[in-house]
Amino acid sequence: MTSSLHHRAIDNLGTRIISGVLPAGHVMLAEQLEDELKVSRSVIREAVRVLQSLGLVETTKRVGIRVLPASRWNPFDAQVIRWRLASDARGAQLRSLAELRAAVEPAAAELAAQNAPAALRMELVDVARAMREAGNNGEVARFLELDIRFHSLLLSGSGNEMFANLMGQVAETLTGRTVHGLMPDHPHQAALQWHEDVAEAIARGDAVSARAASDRIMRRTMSQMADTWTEQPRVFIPVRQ
Amino acid sequence: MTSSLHHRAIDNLGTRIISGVLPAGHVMLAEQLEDELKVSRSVIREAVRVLQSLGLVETTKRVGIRVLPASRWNPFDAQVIRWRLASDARGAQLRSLAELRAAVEPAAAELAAQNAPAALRMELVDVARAMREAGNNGEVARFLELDIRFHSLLLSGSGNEMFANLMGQVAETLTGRTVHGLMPDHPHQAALQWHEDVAEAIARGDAVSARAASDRIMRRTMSQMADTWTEQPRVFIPVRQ
DNA sequence: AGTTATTGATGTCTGCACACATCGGTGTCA
DNA sequence: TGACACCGATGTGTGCAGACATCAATAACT
Repeated sequence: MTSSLHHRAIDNLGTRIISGVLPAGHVMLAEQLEDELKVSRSVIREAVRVLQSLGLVETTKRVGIRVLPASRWNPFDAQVIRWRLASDARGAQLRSLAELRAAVEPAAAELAAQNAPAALRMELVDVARAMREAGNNGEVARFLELDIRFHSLLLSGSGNEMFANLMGQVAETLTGRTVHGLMPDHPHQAALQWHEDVAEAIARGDAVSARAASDRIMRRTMSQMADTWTEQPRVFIPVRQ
Repeated sequence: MTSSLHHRAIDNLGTRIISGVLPAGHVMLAEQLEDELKVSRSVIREAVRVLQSLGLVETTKRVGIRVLPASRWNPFDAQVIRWRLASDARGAQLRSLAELRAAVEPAAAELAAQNAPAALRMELVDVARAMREAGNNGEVARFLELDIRFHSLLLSGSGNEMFANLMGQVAETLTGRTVHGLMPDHPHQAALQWHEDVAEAIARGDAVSARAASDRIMRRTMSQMADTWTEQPRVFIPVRQ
C-alpha cells in the first residue's frame, strides 16, 4: 500500500528535506537513518535511491547521503510538488503552478482545436454549458467538478502528453481555490462565456479563437490570484556553466 | 558512477519499456530479472523502486512487476525524455518539447522582464549582441553555445523554477537541431533582431514587448520544425473519471 | 610536494521470515 | 445438479540481518 515502510521512509525524508529541516549540504549516514526511522537497511536504501532520482539527495562513498539544494530538485515531480505545497514554500509553489498553467492552457486550447477527437470536442461544449447552469444556480461543488473536467479535457485534447500531465496539478489548484473560499458562489458571466467560447472554438476547429478565449480565462485567473502571493520569495535557478 | 549496476539496471529496463519491447501489461518477476541481468536481488529491487516512482511499472504481491501504459509515465522526467528520444517516439517527443517550449518561453520572457536580477538582464543583452556577431560570421559552434546560453538565461531569469528546469531540454533541442543540420550557417536577420528585442525589452522591464518578441521567435521556430514531425502519432492521455 | 596506505562509507550479494493477494478446492445451500 | 461462499495452499513482494567488495577521502609516509 501507500503506507509501506518504503513509502513512509520516502515521505519522511522528502518532507524534511523540502521543508528545510534537513538543509542543503546536510550529510546523513544510512546506518543513522536506520535507527532513526527504525527500519532496515534495504528500506533506507530503496528510499534513498528514489530520492536520488528526484534530485533531493546524492550519495558519495566515504561521505554519506548529502542533501542537494532546491535548484537540483525535479520541480515537475508530483511528489515534490506535494511536499512543497505542504511546506513554507506553498505560496511560491502555487504561483509557479499558476504561471505554468497560464502559459500552457492557451497553447493546449490551440492544439486541441487542431487535434482533439470529435467526442472530446462535443463533451467540452456540454461541460461548458453545464458549468454556466451550475454557476448560475450556485451549485459550488458541481461547478468545481465540471471546472476540473473542463480543463482536464482541454489539456488531454491537446494531444501533448506533457500538457495532459498537468491535469492533476490543475485539479488540485482548482480544488484548493474553492476549498479556501477564493471562488465566488456565482462565477462571473464573462468567465462562463469564455469557457463556452473556448469549447465552441475547439469544436469548430478555430485554433486562434480557442487560444484567445483561453488566454482571457488565464489572464483573469492570474490577476485574481496575484495579490495572494505578493512578496513570495522567488527561487532563481542558476544557469549551469 | 553512472555505470553502477543499479543505474545500468534502470537504464536497461527503462529503455525496453519505453521502446515498447516490454509492452504495457507485461508482467515480470524479480527473480527472473535477477538472472536475466545477472545482478542480485537488491539491485533489482532498488531499480524497480525507481522505475515505480517514474510511473513505468507497478508491483503487486502474488503477481509481480507489471509494466504500465505510456499514459502513466512521468513525461517531465529527464530520464524518461531521454529514453523516448532514443526510441521510435523520438519525433513525438521532440514535438512535445517544442510545443512546451513555445508555450513557456514567451511567459518566461514576460516574467523575466518583471523579476530578473539586473546582472542577468545585462548578460542577456550582451549574449544577444554576440549572437548577431557569431551568426553573421558563420561561427556555427559559437552561435549554438550563445543560443543555449540566451534561452537558459531567459528561463532562469523568469524566477519560476519549473520554467528554469526546461533549460536542459532546450539545450538538447538546440544542439540536436544544429547537429542534424537543420540550422542555416547564417541565421536570419529577423531572428537575430528578435533575440535582441527580447533582451532589450527585459533589460528595460517591458514585459509586453518581451513576450511579443519571444513569441515571434517561437512561432518561427515552430513553423520551421512543423514539417519535420508531420504525421507523428499523437498520444492522448485519457481523463481520469 | 607527491605517493602510498588506511579507513570508512556506499555498493552488492545472499539467506531467511513474513504479509498478503490470488487461485483452486471444499462444503453448503437452493 | 448447480451456484455460491468459504477457506486454505501457494507464490510473490516486503522487510530483515549479516557478509564481503569497492572506492574515494584522508592520513601517513617518502
